[in-house]
Amino acid sequence: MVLLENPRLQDAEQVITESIQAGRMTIIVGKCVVNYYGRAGSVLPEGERLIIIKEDGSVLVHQKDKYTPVNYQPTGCNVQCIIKGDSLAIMSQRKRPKEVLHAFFSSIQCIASFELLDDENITLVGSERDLALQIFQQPDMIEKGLKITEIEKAVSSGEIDLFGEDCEGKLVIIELKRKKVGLESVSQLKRYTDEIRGAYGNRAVRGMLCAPALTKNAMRLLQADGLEFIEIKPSIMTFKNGTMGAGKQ
Amino acid sequence: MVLLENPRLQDAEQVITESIQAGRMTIIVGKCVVNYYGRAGSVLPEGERLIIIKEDGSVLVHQKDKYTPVNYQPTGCNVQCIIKGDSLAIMSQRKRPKEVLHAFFSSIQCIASFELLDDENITLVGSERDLALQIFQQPDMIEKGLKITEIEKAVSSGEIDLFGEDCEGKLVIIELKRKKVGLESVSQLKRYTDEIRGAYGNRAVRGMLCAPALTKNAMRLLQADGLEFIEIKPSIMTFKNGTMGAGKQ
DNA sequence: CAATAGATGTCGTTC
DNA sequence: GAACGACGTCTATTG
Repeated sequence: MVLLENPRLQDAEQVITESIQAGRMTIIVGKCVVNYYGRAGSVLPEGERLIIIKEDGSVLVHQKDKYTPVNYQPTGCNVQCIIKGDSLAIMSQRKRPKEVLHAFFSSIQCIASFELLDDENITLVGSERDLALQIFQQPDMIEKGLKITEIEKAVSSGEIDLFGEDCEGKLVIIELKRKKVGLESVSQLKRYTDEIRGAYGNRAVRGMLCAPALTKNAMRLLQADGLEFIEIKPSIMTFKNGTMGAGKQ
Repeated sequence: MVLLENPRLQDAEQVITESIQAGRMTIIVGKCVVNYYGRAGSVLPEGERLIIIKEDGSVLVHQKDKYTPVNYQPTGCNVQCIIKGDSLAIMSQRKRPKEVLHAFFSSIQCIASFELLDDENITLVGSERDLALQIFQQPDMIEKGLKITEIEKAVSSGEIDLFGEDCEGKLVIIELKRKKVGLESVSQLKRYTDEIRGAYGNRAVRGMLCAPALTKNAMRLLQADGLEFIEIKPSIMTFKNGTMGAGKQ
């Protein structure tokens, strides 16, 4: 751990450069201008921000509020720190797509350089994938007699979440969502049913949108398209009395 | 600026609590377990991470790599810091939706508390909005004789990016994208053209997907649906010799 | 508050 | 690397 408070820019340059080269995480708090050019372009006039440089080359520029960084570079960038004139420049670039982010610090409140030992991965419960597996195990929760034969069935118009047939032998296409859905999901399901109807011309095809809820316009569109809405409870409900509480409480 | 290196948890508790209450940004680097429950649920076993607490209640838990925080709370949460047993707990909650994030620190490498003076907003160029305005000004860049009458025209199946008519009096619906598009955008355009055809039964309707490129399957679907692809250069190209370079270089 | 769609989306997965 | 879709997406905008 290296901590510097109100460092001179020359000292900052050395510490930051060492930190980057050592693959440590680097934090800079200070007054800066940030320019970006690549898929889009941006200018952020001078103000105080927090910048985080990670070992994988990702760079985050955070303002005082918001979840989202105001400027950033994603994983895989090359980051450098040099003195340019009377400011300290953090320059990050990537090749594909060609993108550059430049931050110019006129003053620095604080620098921290440290290593994060962490071999653990997050376990997340309640994703759409969990829901799909649950339905695959117990298709009766959707409809009695339903058989699921494929998960993530790849077709040319996309990937069908769940594919199978009902008790009458009609093909069933399920588009699954873990939260309230809008028009987009109806379109998605429509794409799949259209294609499958074309491919299995002789078979009846049912399209089911399985979600906790859907918007009014989405319901109208769904019905106009001859599709079905199946209300499902998000699987996280069953998690409530489950794994949560692991770790110290 | 308050900086603590390897603080005792009791000292950390006091500094963090003061920092949160004063509306300052708070950074904690240390070994922690993180649990989350809300729209989904997650458990992150013990490891070293960086946690950022912002004045608006947003909380970011960052691991050593990746652009994205491994755990978080968005804007508008209530954050508290207390000692629980032999660990220091950061607890963040929100009401709608009901969500909680708990981080339990067993040791802390460093704490920083500071204020970020920043009245500036980012100016971003090259968004879809910019492109839409450009086309609205010069519809000929899409097709000679094209007239755009509405931007973001709200219909029941969504919002049409650009709406107008061509030199032959056919209605034109444009779906605009700033980057290469896939199936989803074709579906989006199809939704709009279907609705407009229904609403203006006596008028010919053309659907145009304007984008730099589209995937092979998207092209097939587009053609099957009787829609058109118009290749456009992303407007950021024109920015290259423009505003970039503001600020110090 | 609901609805809708964009984002420098990022990320994982599969081909 | 391209394609496809999920994401605890978040965020802005509009009704």
